[in-house]
Amino acid sequence: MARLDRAAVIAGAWDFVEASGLDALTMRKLASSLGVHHGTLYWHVENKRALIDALAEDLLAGVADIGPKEQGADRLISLAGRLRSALLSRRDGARIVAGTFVRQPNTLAFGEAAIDAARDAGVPAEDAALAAFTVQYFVLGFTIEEQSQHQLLDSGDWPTDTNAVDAGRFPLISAALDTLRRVPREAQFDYGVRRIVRSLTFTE
Amino acid sequence: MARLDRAAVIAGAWDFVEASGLDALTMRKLASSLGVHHGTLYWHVENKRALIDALAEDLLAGVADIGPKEQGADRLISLAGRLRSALLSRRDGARIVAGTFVRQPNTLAFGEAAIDAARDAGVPAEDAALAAFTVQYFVLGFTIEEQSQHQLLDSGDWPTDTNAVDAGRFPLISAALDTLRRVPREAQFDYGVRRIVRSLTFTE
DNA sequence: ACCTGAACACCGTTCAAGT
DNA sequence: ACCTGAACACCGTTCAAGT
Repeated sequence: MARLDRAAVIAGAWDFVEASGLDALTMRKLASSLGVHHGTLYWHVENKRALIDALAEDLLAGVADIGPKEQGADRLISLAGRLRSALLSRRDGARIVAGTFVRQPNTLAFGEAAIDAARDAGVPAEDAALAAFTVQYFVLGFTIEEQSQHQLLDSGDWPTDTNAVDAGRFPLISAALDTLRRVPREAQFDYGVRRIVRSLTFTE
Repeated sequence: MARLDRAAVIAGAWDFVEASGLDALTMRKLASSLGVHHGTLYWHVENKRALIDALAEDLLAGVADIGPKEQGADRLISLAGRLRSALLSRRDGARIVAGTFVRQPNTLAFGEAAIDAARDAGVPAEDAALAAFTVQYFVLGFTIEEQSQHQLLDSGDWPTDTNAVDAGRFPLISAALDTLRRVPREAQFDYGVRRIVRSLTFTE
């Protein structure tokens, strides 16, 4: 067995998360899946928090690297789509990224690119960060919900009655959930992002 | 010592979170703070997840109960402000609410009120849920960040260098962080919510 | 430089038995 | 109905000692 290094630990962590989910990820179980004593992991990674932060950074690699061909509002829309794709590319990706409160390069690069795109789309400089923030939280919120519903459906843990909101007391939510089930996620997301970006960049 | 009931467990959990934070909350430590064996808690509450869900529900009590005097976009803005106030009223309130993936009455009532307000503000019925969703995630994201910065500042764990984003590589983020430090949180939030709501409810 | 063994100080949850 | 004792099956992290 090849000697372990930090990259191998991260790769192993992804395999583990893909197979068993973020909640099951444990330093001890990860170590054993890598064929190594669990104490060993601490040679390569500071602690569990740092490992998950590293997963988030890994997931966001390249997301901000967008060509100069897209301009204005389209660039912000594009960034939002790239972020969602990256989050969806791994199980629990959205939760992994949302949980990290860090200032790591790829995370910062995304923020920087989003603010830049907002400015390019005509948002006044002092509001650009707010616009970028709004888009980012929409993507994270949307995708967290999306991924957790995937899991619930996969696990069969959501038979209908958990989902069945009392339509008498909450008619609007019931209707919204119905729409959510009918319309493809992709279309919902596109529509939502477009509407948010357009409205944020609307100059009066 | 009075006999324990579910309400006392929840009250004790709030006291504990207020004193030590959500991350320190443990069934065992909570039990001992209540002067009771930790097995006892499971008589009053199903498990730890259910306890935290109950905290979230508790926090959201009454947030949706808004008088009929506010109409249209103002009602949605009001709801957003009420949500933020509720989240801020308890330590780690935003994280507690964001972590719950549940369909409990107060949570649903807030969603219902927000969708209703969006419709009242002129958002077409089929987009109202999206608008409500966007506002809700803005408030949660904003307040999570706000509260975690409180803690970092309180703990003195953020001396300047962790916060000091490389201004050369990320000039826009650096500038945004600077603004964030200068402008009062309240004003930022109000401004942000107003802008989002106004743009979402803007009819072309 | 990298890994093991062993320990420390914890967890959440269950459940017979008590009152 | 409510609580204790005791157990089960885990955790993350550290660190001397090995190679």
